[in-house]
Amino acid sequence: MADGRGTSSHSGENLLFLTDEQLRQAIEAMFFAYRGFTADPDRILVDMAYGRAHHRAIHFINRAPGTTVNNLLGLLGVTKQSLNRVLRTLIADGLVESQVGKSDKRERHLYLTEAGRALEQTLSDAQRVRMRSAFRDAGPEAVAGFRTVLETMMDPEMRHSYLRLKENSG
Amino acid sequence: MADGRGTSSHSGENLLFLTDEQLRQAIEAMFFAYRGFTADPDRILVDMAYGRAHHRAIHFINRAPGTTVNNLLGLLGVTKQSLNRVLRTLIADGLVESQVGKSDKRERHLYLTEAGRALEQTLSDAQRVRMRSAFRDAGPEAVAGFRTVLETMMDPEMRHSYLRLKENSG
DNA sequence: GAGTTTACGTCAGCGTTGTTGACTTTCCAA
DNA sequence: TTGGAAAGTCAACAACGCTGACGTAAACTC
Repeated sequence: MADGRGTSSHSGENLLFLTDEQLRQAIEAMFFAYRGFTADPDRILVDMAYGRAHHRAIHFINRAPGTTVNNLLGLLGVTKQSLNRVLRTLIADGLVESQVGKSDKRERHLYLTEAGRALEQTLSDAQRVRMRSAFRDAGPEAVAGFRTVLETMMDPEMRHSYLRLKENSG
Repeated sequence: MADGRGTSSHSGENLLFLTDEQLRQAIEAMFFAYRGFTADPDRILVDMAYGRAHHRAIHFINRAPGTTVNNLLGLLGVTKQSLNRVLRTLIADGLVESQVGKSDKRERHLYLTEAGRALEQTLSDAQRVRMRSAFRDAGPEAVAGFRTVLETMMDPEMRHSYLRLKENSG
Protein backbone atom coordinates (compact mmCIF):
# COMPACT_ATOMS: atom_id res chain seq x y z
CA MET A 1 0.00 0.00 0.00
CA ALA A 2 2.86 2.30 0.75
CA ASP A 3 4.17 1.73 -2.75
CA GLY A 4 1.38 3.84 -4.17
CA ARG A 5 0.00 1.12 -6.39
CA GLY A 6 -3.16 0.53 -4.43
CA THR A 7 -4.49 -2.34 -2.40
CA SER A 8 -6.73 -3.60 -5.14
CA SER A 9 -5.88 -7.11 -6.17
CA HIS A 10 -8.38 -7.23 -9.03
CA SER A 11 -7.28 -7.32 -12.62
CA GLY A 12 -8.20 -5.28 -15.65
CA GLU A 13 -9.71 -1.84 -15.60
CA ASN A 14 -10.57 -1.98 -11.90
CA LEU A 15 -6.96 -1.96 -10.93
CA LEU A 16 -6.29 1.16 -12.91
CA PHE A 17 -9.48 2.64 -11.64
CA LEU A 18 -8.85 2.24 -7.94
CA THR A 19 -5.20 3.11 -7.57
CA ASP A 20 -4.22 5.00 -4.46
CA GLU A 21 -3.19 7.85 -6.70
CA GLN A 22 -6.66 8.08 -8.21
CA LEU A 23 -8.18 8.03 -4.75
CA ARG A 24 -5.77 10.68 -3.54
CA GLN A 25 -6.80 12.93 -6.39
CA ALA A 26 -10.44 12.39 -5.58
CA ILE A 27 -9.76 13.31 -1.97
CA GLU A 28 -8.16 16.54 -3.10
CA ALA A 29 -10.99 17.23 -5.51
CA MET A 30 -13.46 16.79 -2.67
CA PHE A 31 -11.52 19.21 -0.51
CA PHE A 32 -11.21 21.92 -3.13
CA ALA A 33 -14.76 21.51 -4.36
CA TYR A 34 -16.22 21.77 -0.88
CA ARG A 35 -14.43 25.08 -0.48
CA GLY A 36 -16.17 26.32 -3.58
CA PHE A 37 -19.42 24.84 -2.43
CA THR A 38 -19.49 26.91 0.77
CA ALA A 39 -17.78 30.03 -0.56
CA ASP A 40 -20.79 31.86 -1.93
CA PRO A 41 -23.13 31.62 1.08
CA ASP A 42 -20.16 32.31 3.35
CA ARG A 43 -19.58 35.62 1.61
CA ILE A 44 -23.16 36.63 2.30
CA LEU A 45 -23.07 35.49 5.91
CA VAL A 46 -19.99 37.44 6.96
CA ASP A 47 -21.85 40.68 6.35
CA MET A 48 -24.44 39.58 8.88
CA ALA A 49 -23.45 38.25 12.29
CA TYR A 50 -23.95 34.70 11.06
CA GLY A 51 -21.80 31.77 10.11
CA ARG A 52 -22.05 28.45 8.40
CA ALA A 53 -23.84 26.88 11.34
CA HIS A 54 -26.69 29.34 10.97
CA HIS A 55 -26.93 28.55 7.30
CA ARG A 56 -27.20 24.84 7.98
CA ALA A 57 -29.89 25.32 10.60
CA ILE A 58 -31.89 27.57 8.29
CA HIS A 59 -31.48 25.14 5.43
CA PHE A 60 -32.86 22.17 7.31
CA ILE A 61 -35.66 24.06 9.03
CA ASN A 62 -36.73 25.15 5.59
CA ARG A 63 -36.52 21.63 4.28
CA ALA A 64 -38.41 20.10 7.17
CA PRO A 65 -40.71 22.79 8.57
CA GLY A 66 -42.02 21.96 12.01
CA THR A 67 -39.06 19.72 12.76
CA THR A 68 -38.22 19.32 16.43
CA VAL A 69 -34.96 20.36 18.03
CA ASN A 70 -34.00 16.74 18.56
CA ASN A 71 -34.66 15.90 14.94
CA LEU A 72 -32.54 18.82 13.78
CA LEU A 73 -29.78 17.73 16.14
CA GLY A 74 -29.63 14.42 14.36
CA LEU A 75 -29.51 15.97 10.91
CA LEU A 76 -26.77 18.41 11.78
CA GLY A 77 -24.72 16.02 13.88
CA VAL A 78 -23.92 18.51 16.62
CA THR A 79 -24.68 18.76 20.31
CA LYS A 80 -27.75 20.33 21.80
CA GLN A 81 -25.69 23.14 23.30
CA SER A 82 -24.04 23.95 20.01
CA LEU A 83 -27.31 24.05 18.13
CA ASN A 84 -29.01 26.01 20.88
CA ARG A 85 -26.51 28.82 20.61
CA VAL A 86 -27.36 29.15 16.94
CA LEU A 87 -31.12 28.76 17.34
CA ARG A 88 -31.24 31.33 20.11
CA THR A 89 -29.83 34.05 17.90
CA LEU A 90 -32.04 33.06 14.97
CA ILE A 91 -35.16 33.19 17.14
CA ALA A 92 -34.08 36.46 18.76
CA ASP A 93 -33.52 37.95 15.31
CA GLY A 94 -36.96 36.84 14.16
CA LEU A 95 -35.79 34.42 11.50
CA VAL A 96 -37.02 31.28 13.21
CA GLU A 97 -40.15 30.61 15.21
CA SER A 98 -40.37 27.98 17.93
CA GLN A 99 -43.79 26.49 18.70
CA VAL A 100 -44.58 24.26 21.65
CA GLY A 101 -45.83 20.88 20.47
CA LYS A 102 -49.54 20.13 20.65
CA SER A 103 -49.51 16.42 21.28
CA ASP A 104 -46.21 16.53 23.15
CA LYS A 105 -45.63 19.82 24.88
CA ARG A 106 -41.99 19.06 25.59
CA GLU A 107 -41.17 19.38 21.94
CA ARG A 108 -40.47 22.61 20.10
CA HIS A 109 -41.42 22.74 16.46
CA LEU A 110 -39.29 25.02 14.35
CA TYR A 111 -40.42 27.16 11.44
CA LEU A 112 -38.86 29.88 9.35
CA THR A 113 -40.54 33.26 9.55
CA GLU A 114 -41.03 35.39 6.48
CA ALA A 115 -37.64 36.99 7.11
CA GLY A 116 -36.12 33.56 7.63
CA ARG A 117 -37.46 32.32 4.34
CA ALA A 118 -36.09 35.40 2.62
CA LEU A 119 -32.60 34.76 3.97
CA GLU A 120 -32.83 31.09 3.10
CA GLN A 121 -33.73 32.04 -0.43
CA THR A 122 -30.82 34.42 -0.70
CA LEU A 123 -28.35 31.88 0.61
CA SER A 124 -29.56 28.93 -1.39
CA ASP A 125 -29.84 31.01 -4.55
CA ALA A 126 -26.19 31.91 -4.18
CA GLN A 127 -25.23 28.32 -3.61
CA ARG A 128 -27.38 27.04 -6.45
CA VAL A 129 -25.82 29.39 -8.99
CA ARG A 130 -22.55 27.56 -8.69
CA MET A 131 -24.16 24.12 -8.59
CA ARG A 132 -26.32 24.85 -11.60
CA SER A 133 -23.43 26.08 -13.66
CA ALA A 134 -21.24 23.15 -12.62
CA PHE A 135 -24.05 20.73 -13.45
CA ARG A 136 -24.65 22.35 -16.79
CA ASP A 137 -20.98 22.21 -17.71
CA ALA A 138 -20.59 18.63 -16.56
CA GLY A 139 -23.73 17.27 -18.18
CA PRO A 140 -26.55 15.02 -16.96
CA GLU A 141 -24.58 11.79 -16.88
CA ALA A 142 -21.80 13.31 -14.83
CA VAL A 143 -24.37 14.70 -12.42
CA ALA A 144 -26.00 11.32 -12.01
CA GLY A 145 -22.62 9.81 -11.22
CA PHE A 146 -21.82 12.64 -8.87
CA ARG A 147 -24.93 12.01 -6.83
CA THR A 148 -24.47 8.28 -6.82
CA VAL A 149 -20.98 8.58 -5.41
CA LEU A 150 -21.99 11.14 -2.80
CA GLU A 151 -24.78 8.90 -1.60
CA THR A 152 -22.56 5.88 -1.27
CA MET A 153 -20.00 7.96 0.55
CA MET A 154 -22.33 8.94 3.39
CA ASP A 155 -22.57 7.16 6.70
CA PRO A 156 -25.60 4.85 6.61
CA GLU A 157 -27.46 6.97 9.17
CA MET A 158 -26.91 10.11 7.17
CA ARG A 159 -27.93 8.36 3.99
CA HIS A 160 -31.16 7.42 5.68
CA SER A 161 -31.81 11.02 6.75
CA TYR A 162 -30.90 12.23 3.29
CA LEU A 163 -33.26 9.85 1.53
CA ARG A 164 -36.07 10.66 3.91
CA LEU A 165 -35.74 14.37 3.18
CA LYS A 166 -35.60 13.58 -0.51
CA GLU A 167 -38.82 11.58 -0.43
CA ASN A 168 -40.70 14.23 1.51
CA SER A 169 -39.82 16.92 -0.98
CA GLY A 170 -40.23 15.29 -4.34
CA MET B 1 -37.44 31.21 -8.49
CA ALA B 2 -39.34 31.07 -5.24
CA ASP B 3 -41.86 28.72 -6.79
CA GLY B 4 -39.35 25.89 -6.68
CA ARG B 5 -39.43 25.24 -10.40
CA GLY B 6 -35.98 26.54 -11.11
CA THR B 7 -34.64 29.57 -12.88
CA SER B 8 -33.85 27.64 -16.01
CA SER B 9 -35.78 28.93 -18.96
CA HIS B 10 -34.61 26.19 -21.30
CA SER B 11 -36.96 23.55 -22.56
CA GLY B 12 -36.80 19.78 -22.66
CA GLU B 13 -34.66 17.58 -20.42
CA ASN B 14 -32.60 20.45 -19.09
CA LEU B 15 -35.52 21.94 -17.30
CA LEU B 16 -36.25 18.75 -15.44
CA PHE B 17 -32.59 18.24 -14.82
CA LEU B 18 -31.85 21.58 -13.23
CA THR B 19 -34.83 22.18 -11.01
CA ASP B 20 -34.18 23.97 -7.77
CA GLU B 21 -35.33 20.85 -5.99
CA GLN B 22 -32.71 18.72 -7.71
CA LEU B 23 -30.08 21.29 -6.83
CA ARG B 24 -31.27 21.42 -3.25
CA GLN B 25 -30.91 17.68 -2.98
CA ALA B 26 -27.43 17.86 -4.40
CA ILE B 27 -26.52 20.49 -1.84
CA GLU B 28 -27.70 18.22 0.94
CA ALA B 29 -25.87 15.28 -0.57
CA MET B 30 -22.69 17.32 -0.60
CA PHE B 31 -23.16 18.26 3.04
CA PHE B 32 -23.81 14.73 4.27
CA ALA B 33 -21.12 13.18 2.09
CA TYR B 34 -18.48 15.60 3.28
CA ARG B 35 -19.25 14.59 6.83
CA GLY B 36 -18.55 11.00 5.90
CA PHE B 37 -15.49 12.05 3.96
CA THR B 38 -13.81 13.58 7.01
CA ALA B 39 -15.20 11.24 9.66
CA ASP B 40 -12.55 8.52 9.49
CA PRO B 41 -9.41 10.65 9.73
CA ASP B 42 -11.13 12.78 12.36
CA ARG B 43 -11.56 9.73 14.56
CA ILE B 44 -7.86 9.04 14.39
CA LEU B 45 -6.88 12.64 15.03
CA VAL B 46 -8.89 13.15 18.23
CA ASP B 47 -6.70 10.59 19.97
CA MET B 48 -3.70 12.72 19.19
CA ALA B 49 -3.64 16.44 19.92
CA TYR B 50 -4.39 17.14 16.27
CA GLY B 51 -7.31 18.33 14.21
CA ARG B 52 -8.40 18.56 10.62
CA ALA B 53 -6.06 21.46 9.94
CA HIS B 54 -3.08 19.28 10.82
CA HIS B 55 -4.36 16.60 8.48
CA ARG B 56 -4.66 19.03 5.62
CA ALA B 57 -1.17 20.41 6.16
CA ILE B 58 0.30 16.92 6.30
CA HIS B 59 -1.62 15.89 3.21
CA PHE B 60 -0.34 18.71 1.04
CA ILE B 61 3.23 18.61 2.33
CA ASN B 62 3.23 14.95 1.37
CA ARG B 63 1.81 15.74 -2.04
CA ALA B 64 4.23 18.55 -2.75
CA PRO B 65 7.41 17.86 -0.76
CA GLY B 66 9.61 20.88 -0.43
CA THR B 67 6.73 23.27 -0.90
CA THR B 68 7.15 26.70 0.64
CA VAL B 69 4.97 28.11 3.38
CA ASN B 70 3.53 30.63 0.97
CA ASN B 71 2.66 27.94 -1.52
CA LEU B 72 0.97 25.87 1.15
CA LEU B 73 -0.96 28.94 2.26
CA GLY B 74 -2.44 29.22 -1.19
CA LEU B 75 -3.41 25.58 -1.33
CA LEU B 76 -5.05 25.57 2.07
CA GLY B 77 -6.69 28.95 1.76
CA VAL B 78 -5.93 30.09 5.29
CA THR B 79 -3.88 32.88 6.79
CA LYS B 80 -0.20 32.67 7.56
CA GLN B 81 -0.90 32.91 11.28
CA SER B 82 -3.41 30.12 11.19
CA LEU B 83 -1.11 27.81 9.27
CA ASN B 84 1.86 28.78 11.40
CA ARG B 85 0.16 27.57 14.56
CA VAL B 86 -0.38 24.19 12.96
CA LEU B 87 3.08 23.95 11.42
CA ARG B 88 4.76 24.89 14.68
CA THR B 89 3.23 21.95 16.52
CA LEU B 90 3.96 19.57 13.65
CA ILE B 91 7.60 20.68 13.56
CA ALA B 92 7.91 20.55 17.35
CA ASP B 93 6.49 17.03 17.31
CA GLY B 94 8.96 15.94 14.66
CA LEU B 95 6.43 15.23 11.91
CA VAL B 96 7.48 18.05 9.61
CA GLU B 97 10.90 19.43 8.79
CA SER B 98 11.45 23.01 7.73
CA GLN B 99 14.50 23.73 5.59
CA VAL B 100 15.78 27.19 4.76
CA GLY B 101 15.78 27.74 1.01
CA LYS B 102 19.08 27.60 -0.82
CA SER B 103 18.46 30.04 -3.62
CA ASP B 104 16.13 32.16 -1.50
CA LYS B 105 16.91 31.90 2.16
CA ARG B 106 13.73 33.65 3.17
CA GLU B 107 11.74 30.68 2.08
CA ARG B 108 11.16 27.59 4.18
CA HIS B 109 10.79 24.31 2.37
CA LEU B 110 8.61 21.79 4.11
CA TYR B 111 9.08 18.03 4.20
CA LEU B 112 7.50 15.21 6.12
CA THR B 113 9.82 13.28 8.41
CA GLU B 114 9.61 9.52 8.67
CA ALA B 115 7.09 9.89 11.48
CA GLY B 116 5.16 12.41 9.43
CA ARG B 117 4.94 10.05 6.50
CA ALA B 118 3.74 7.31 8.81
CA LEU B 119 0.92 9.47 10.12
CA GLU B 120 0.03 10.62 6.62
CA GLN B 121 -0.21 7.01 5.57
CA THR B 122 -2.45 6.14 8.49
CA LEU B 123 -4.78 9.05 7.85
CA SER B 124 -5.03 8.68 4.11
CA ASP B 125 -5.47 4.93 4.37
CA ALA B 126 -8.45 5.52 6.61
CA GLN B 127 -9.88 8.06 4.22
CA ARG B 128 -9.26 5.93 1.17
CA VAL B 129 -11.08 2.93 2.58
CA ARG B 130 -14.34 4.81 2.39
CA MET B 131 -13.59 6.34 -1.00
CA ARG B 132 -12.57 3.03 -2.47
CA SER B 133 -15.69 1.31 -1.26
CA ALA B 134 -17.92 4.15 -2.44
CA PHE B 135 -16.20 4.13 -5.83
CA ARG B 136 -16.54 0.39 -6.15
CA ASP B 137 -20.23 0.50 -5.29
CA ALA B 138 -20.93 3.38 -7.62
CA GLY B 139 -18.97 2.08 -10.60
CA PRO B 140 -16.46 3.66 -12.98
CA GLU B 141 -18.90 5.83 -14.89
CA ALA B 142 -20.34 7.33 -11.73
CA VAL B 143 -16.83 8.05 -10.50
CA ALA B 144 -15.92 9.79 -13.73
CA GLY B 145 -19.03 11.94 -13.38
CA PHE B 146 -18.26 12.59 -9.76
CA ARG B 147 -14.84 13.93 -10.56
CA THR B 148 -16.04 15.99 -13.47
CA VAL B 149 -18.63 17.75 -11.33
CA LEU B 150 -16.20 18.33 -8.47
CA GLU B 151 -13.70 19.91 -10.82
CA THR B 152 -16.23 22.23 -12.39
CA MET B 153 -17.46 23.19 -8.93
CA MET B 154 -14.10 24.52 -7.76
CA ASP B 155 -13.05 28.14 -7.90
CA PRO B 156 -10.82 28.65 -10.95
CA GLU B 157 -7.76 29.26 -8.79
CA MET B 158 -8.33 26.10 -6.85
CA ARG B 159 -8.93 24.15 -10.03
CA HIS B 160 -5.59 25.36 -11.25
CA SER B 161 -3.85 24.23 -8.06
CA TYR B 162 -5.67 20.93 -8.21
CA LEU B 163 -4.69 20.24 -11.78
CA ARG B 164 -1.10 21.17 -11.13
CA LEU B 165 -0.88 18.72 -8.25
CA LYS B 166 -2.53 16.11 -10.43
CA GLU B 167 -0.01 16.53 -13.23
CA ASN B 168 2.95 16.34 -10.90
CA SER B 169 1.78 13.07 -9.39
CA GLY B 170 -0.41 11.34 -11.91
C1' DG C 1 -49.38 8.40 42.38
C1' DA C 2 -44.34 8.07 42.58
C1' DG C 3 -40.41 7.57 40.11
C1' DT C 4 -38.01 7.59 35.74
C1' DT C 5 -37.18 9.11 31.25
C1' DT C 6 -37.39 12.43 27.59
C1' DA C 7 -37.07 17.05 25.47
C1' DC C 8 -35.39 21.26 25.91
C1' DG C 9 -32.86 25.25 27.68
C1' DT C 10 -28.94 27.16 29.91
C1' DC C 11 -24.49 28.15 32.38
C1' DA C 12 -19.64 27.46 32.59
C1' DG C 13 -15.50 26.15 30.62
C1' DC C 14 -12.52 24.53 27.09
C1' DG C 15 -10.22 23.31 22.30
C1' DT C 16 -9.52 23.91 17.37
C1' DT C 17 -9.27 26.81 13.81
C1' DG C 18 -10.23 30.68 11.51
C1' DT C 19 -9.63 36.06 11.52
C1' DT C 20 -7.05 41.17 11.99
C1' DG C 21 -3.55 44.03 13.33
C1' DA C 22 1.01 45.25 14.66
C1' DC C 23 5.70 44.34 14.78
C1' DT C 24 10.40 42.22 13.88
C1' DT C 25 13.89 39.82 11.30
C1' DT C 26 15.88 38.34 7.22
C1' DC C 27 17.26 39.03 2.81
C1' DC C 28 16.59 39.88 -2.25
C1' DA C 29 16.68 43.33 -5.76
C1' DA C 30 16.44 47.74 -7.81
C1' DT D 1 21.47 51.25 0.39
C1' DT D 2 16.94 51.35 0.76
C1' DG D 3 12.33 49.47 -0.26
C1' DG D 4 9.63 45.63 -0.07
C1' DA D 5 8.66 40.67 0.01
C1' DA D 6 8.81 36.44 2.89
C1' DA D 7 8.58 34.48 7.18
C1' DG D 8 7.69 34.42 11.93
C1' DT D 9 5.68 36.05 16.35
C1' DC D 10 2.44 38.07 19.73
C1' DA D 11 -2.08 39.52 21.05
C1' DA D 12 -6.84 39.58 20.77
C1' DC D 13 -10.92 37.90 19.11
C1' DA D 14 -14.91 35.11 16.87
C1' DA D 15 -17.29 30.92 15.26
C1' DC D 16 -18.41 26.66 16.47
C1' DG D 17 -17.45 22.34 18.00
C1' DC D 18 -17.14 19.71 22.76
C1' DT D 19 -18.13 18.00 27.96
C1' DG D 20 -20.35 18.38 32.30
C1' DA D 21 -23.82 19.93 35.30
C1' DC D 22 -28.23 21.62 36.43
C1' DG D 23 -33.26 22.87 36.03
C1' DT D 24 -37.97 22.45 34.31
C1' DA D 25 -41.78 20.53 32.34
C1' DA D 26 -44.10 16.83 30.25
C1' DA D 27 -44.69 12.19 29.32
C1' DC D 28 -44.04 7.46 30.36
C1' DT D 29 -44.18 3.44 33.24
C1' DC D 30 -44.63 0.61 37.09
